[in-house]
Formats: sequence, C-alpha cells, structure tokens
Amino acid sequence: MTGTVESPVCASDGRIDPCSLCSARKLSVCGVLADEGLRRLSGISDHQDFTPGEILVREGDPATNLFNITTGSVRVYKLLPDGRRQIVGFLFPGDFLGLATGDRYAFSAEALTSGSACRFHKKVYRRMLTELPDLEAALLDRASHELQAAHNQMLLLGRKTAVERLASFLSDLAARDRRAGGPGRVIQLPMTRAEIADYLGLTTETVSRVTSRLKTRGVIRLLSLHSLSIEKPAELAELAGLDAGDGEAL
Amino acid sequence: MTGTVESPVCASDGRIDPCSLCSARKLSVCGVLADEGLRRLSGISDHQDFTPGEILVREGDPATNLFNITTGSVRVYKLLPDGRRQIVGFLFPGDFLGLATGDRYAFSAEALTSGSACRFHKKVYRRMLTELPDLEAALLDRASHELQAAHNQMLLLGRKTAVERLASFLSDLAARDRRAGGPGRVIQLPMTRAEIADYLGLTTETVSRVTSRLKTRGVIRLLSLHSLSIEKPAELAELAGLDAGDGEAL
DNA sequence: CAGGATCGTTGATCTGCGTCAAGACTGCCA
DNA sequence: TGGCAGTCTTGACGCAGATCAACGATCCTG
Repeated sequence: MTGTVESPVCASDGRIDPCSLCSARKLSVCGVLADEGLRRLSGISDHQDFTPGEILVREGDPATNLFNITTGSVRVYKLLPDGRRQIVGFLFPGDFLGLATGDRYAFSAEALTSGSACRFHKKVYRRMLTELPDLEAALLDRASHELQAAHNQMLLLGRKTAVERLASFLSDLAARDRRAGGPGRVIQLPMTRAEIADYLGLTTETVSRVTSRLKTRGVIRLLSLHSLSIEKPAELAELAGLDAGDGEAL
Repeated sequence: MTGTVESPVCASDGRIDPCSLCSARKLSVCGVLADEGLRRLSGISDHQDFTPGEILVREGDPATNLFNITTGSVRVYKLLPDGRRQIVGFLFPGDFLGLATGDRYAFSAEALTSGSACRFHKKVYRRMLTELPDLEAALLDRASHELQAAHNQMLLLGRKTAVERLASFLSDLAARDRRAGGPGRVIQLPMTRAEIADYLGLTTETVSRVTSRLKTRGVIRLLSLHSLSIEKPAELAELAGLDAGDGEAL
C-alpha cells in the first residue's frame, strides 16, 4: 500500500533524475511530463520527510509552498474558532497539496502517517507552469476532479444519513485502492475514528456505532482497528446511495 | 444586478467583436484575454438565452458543453435517487459552468432567473486552451478558487449550526455584491427558501425560522421576499463563525 | 381583478444524531 | 511484562433541526 519506498530525492543535479524512480510519479501530475520536463521540475523541488502529526501547512500562514505527496498520508482540514474541525480531504501518494490557495493557506495539513513529499516554492512553480503547458493542463484536470469530489462530499454532508456517509466513505476508499491497482476488497484506514467523523460531519460515537451495524449486517469485516474487508461490495454501494451517475467518473 | 443587458452575441464574423461589449467580461475568465484571443474565443462560442427553470445541463448526460454565464443566475445541484437535493452552487454573471466534468456531467444546472450564457463545445474549447495559455491559467485560478469555496462549504455543511449557515450564506452574498462593485448592504435573493435550504443542508422551515430570528434580532431587515438589507454586518459576520482566516481570499 | 397554485411562515411533535458517561481494547515505554 | 494513556465501543439521555400540519402571502393567468 505504501508502495516501494524508493526515496525519491528529487535533487537537481546528478545524471540520474530522482523523479524517474519516484513510486508516486504515475499517480501524480508529474506523470504527464517527459524526461526533459521532469528534469526541470525536479530542479526546482525539495524533498521533505514527515512523521505522524507533523504539520505541513497551517491555515492562515503565507502560502509559500506546494506539495506532491510521494509516500504516506495526510489530512487536510479547516477549523472554526471554537475548535470544531472539518477534514476536507485525505491525501495519499500522487495527490497534490496547495491547489486552493490565495496568498494564505485556507486550510491546515498534517501528516497522518510518516511519509514524504516533493515540496515546491509556489512562485517558482507557477513560473514553471507557464513553461510546461502539459503540466498546467494536468493540474487543471486534477483541480476539476477535486472539485467534482468536493461536490460529492457536499452532497454527502448536506443530505446523506450517517449510514450513507460511512458507506460512501468506504466505497470511495475501495475505489481509490482499485485505481491504484489493488483489489479494492481490503481497505486500510490510516486515520482514527475521530478523523473519519470529522471528515463525514459526524461524531466518533456515531462512526463507531454505524461501523458496528455494518459489521453485524455482514457488509464489512474488521481485520484490525485500521483495516477492514468489504464482504458485500454491492450492498455497501447500495447503502452509499448512488445510482444517479455518481460512479467513478475518471 | 442583472447588469446592462447588451446582448453579447459572440458571433464569429463581423468587424465588431461582441465579447468586447459583454457586461460580464471583466468578471469572467475571458477578462484576461486581449483583443486577438477574445476574437478567437468568440469565434467558437454560441449564444444561449434561458428562462426560469430551463435546464442547461442534466446530471448523467454526455458533457458536451461549457458555459460562461453572462446575465441572470443559475443553480447547480446533485440529486440522490430518492429526490434529496444538494445545491452545490449558485452561478451569477462571469461564472463558469462545466469545470468539474468527466465524460458525463456530474451535476445538473437550471436557470434561476432568465438570462444568457456563452456556450462552448467542450472539445473545441479544450483545444483552444492549448493555444491560449493565458486562458488556461485563468481557468486554473478559477478552479482553485472554486475548490476553496467548496472547502468552505464543506465546513459549513459538516460543522456549522443552522444560524451559522444562514449568516455565512448572507455574508457571502454581501461579499459577492461588494466584489461586483455594489455596496454589499442590500442583498438580492433570486432563489426560493427551498433552494437556500438545499444549498445549506437544511429544510425550508428551518431557513424561514432562522430568517425570522435574524430579523427579530435586528441583524437583517426584509425588503421583500427576495431582497433584504443587512443592518448589522459585523454581528452577521460574528454569527457566521469566521475569525480563522476565512475572510475573502481573492 | 378573481382564483388557484405556489411559496413562505409559524406551531406542535418527533427523531437521528449529539452529548455525557463508563468500560474495554490497543499499543507504547519502562 | 505490566501499567498507563490514548483510542474505541456501548449505553442512557437530550436536543437541534426534521417532519407534519395549518394558515397566510404572493404571484401568475385568464
């Protein structure tokens, strides 16, 4: 799941381009670049390792960096003054962090697990974009898909019941696993119940109760606290409340 | 609010470029284009007028068109099989419709008021993008801001109370009016209570009750069913639950 | 300008999920 | 290997907002 950790150093010199070894490349926007572009991109990138809980981005700080997650996972969230938290997304290898920024970050990002990322200076990256139109196009594509995912999440948060929310979440994780080449049967949950709750607009207790209910119904089977197997994918999809063209648009 | 309706015909021939007369141009992505680019863009565009309730886009249909709203307003929404609806956004002059699409539309769009739009064939538009890098960059910018708005809406739907939701909504409309050059005091509500409810993840009854409460508190004053004046902007902002860098990032 | 349809408001009641509370499990460090 | 802190589960209860219901306001259309 964490992939072959090939230490994608992304340094600028040396004959061997580190990006060419990066296990996240084919999942990431960089995937569209040929050798030349890749070399130029790695020339302006920095490598950053992170450990669980480490803060990559803090809401309100000047938005100086952009990241490409190469290994591990990250939570992206927004806070209300009184501490209520909404997780707007979980990031996995190949995901881009920093798309939706003005001058300051409008969200925080913290490492969920240990992992690593390619870090870019925003200004330099933007300048590079004008020189690599393929990359810009890929980024626009990525942004469009994220926007679509955000719309789905609005539907979930605004109109779905607790069971539908959790079923949708698990189905999405399964779909993601399938897209990454896995079987989409066994799901890893690197996040805590509280984080799932803050992503789905629920409380830990409700997430726990609904999980139990799905388990009792035989729809899922818990392998450990942080991994489960989907026993009845069709029933799960049914519970998620799709039908209306909600499937996996590219 | 509906602006000077200058019938921005966007036809391809004739010496006068219709886009140069378009009242929505400076609010739209087209705004970044100089004469030459604007002429090329208008060459591939079509004009479409619409009347209230008219469907511009239907969820699940092949995604063939893109739109630029020039006058009037539009609701964009997703449905669950049983009819529950989540409105993911309201569009006004200058807004772009069709960013988040795969092969098929993942949302429906219906006219709220009468108005008009520039319509593009998606394939042709995408090809044009590669030739107009400024436009592509502007579109990426637009997508980023929409994504940010979507994140704010997730926070609203997942974690805010009914009062906070309505206060946020009204504050947003005021901010939009200010951005469009208005005073941001008097708000037009071209949508029904049911639509506000479906946008905020509430019911009509709750929207109505909360509106009454805000009115009683003297925070707002209803001018008519579809326009109101914000009497205490600061208190409204307070109720909306900002503080944490939620302000108007460009 | 009459009348029906739609939309909005307000009240009474219900309920899904939140809140509070108490154990049980897991994993980490000594 | 044992103990403790954090995480998870389960139960009892409460409440914000949904649902159900009735009525008033507004807007078309002829």
